[in-house]
Amino acid sequence: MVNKKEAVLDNAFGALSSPVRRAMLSRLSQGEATVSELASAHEISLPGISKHVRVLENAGLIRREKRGREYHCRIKPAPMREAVAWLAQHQHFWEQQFDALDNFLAEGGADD
Amino acid sequence: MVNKKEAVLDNAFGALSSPVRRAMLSRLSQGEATVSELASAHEISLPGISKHVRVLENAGLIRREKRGREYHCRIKPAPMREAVAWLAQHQHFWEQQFDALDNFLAEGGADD
DNA sequence: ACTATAGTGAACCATATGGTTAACAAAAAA
DNA sequence: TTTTTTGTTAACCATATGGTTCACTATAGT
Repeated sequence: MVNKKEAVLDNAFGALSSPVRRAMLSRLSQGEATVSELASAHEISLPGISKHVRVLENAGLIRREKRGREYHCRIKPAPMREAVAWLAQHQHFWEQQFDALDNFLAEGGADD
Repeated sequence: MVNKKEAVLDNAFGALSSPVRRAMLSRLSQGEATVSELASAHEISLPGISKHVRVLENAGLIRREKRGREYHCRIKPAPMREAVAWLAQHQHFWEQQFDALDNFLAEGGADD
């Protein structure tokens, strides 16, 4: 193991980099859903959806549980915690930058 | 434009999904650095490093400025703000899950 | 004027990603 | 029991990603 936490973040941020998967997480943040329910919001074939669900599962962001013939998905928060923690750790510095940007813009600087 | 903010998030999270690029951002959060300085922390060829820097730049996360023969890089916080905002927007729900997980673990549940 | 340094760009390669269709398994419904 | 529904797996394709080497430009140093 070189660094397990790094890999967790790789997978978490990687999973978050797709709008389809972010939409799935948004949906799941409002409660459990089946794969078909997750699919209904997108114009992607079911196997395609299944792959996205698998990515989220492999990233540890969700859990998939077979119940009857349906697969019910729900959020598994632990790795998201890592992602939030990473951002929070750097947010202090970013906020300084935010402040500097705000000041710059307030003084009429170009936005870029 | 289907949804510009979505694309910003795609690129921001995508850039964050690489440990090399996260390390670069960590370094830059402590202050400006040249491409060579960013490279010194990794065993990757300079063209390889250049590509990572370009990814960060295209994601809008950093700015690259030529000064003499060196390229100085510094963090550009705006898109990071979007990423933080997205996570924050969902964090409420995740925190509920965190609490549920904490309770579950406190009751001796298996961690998985 | 020559040489060394910082960094880019192009071409190339291997692997990963994101989608498809087709075939299948298991559970539910008729 | 037959049929429908849910979802998976496998095979395939196109494009993207992450690395390399080689050639090059531009600036700095000698």
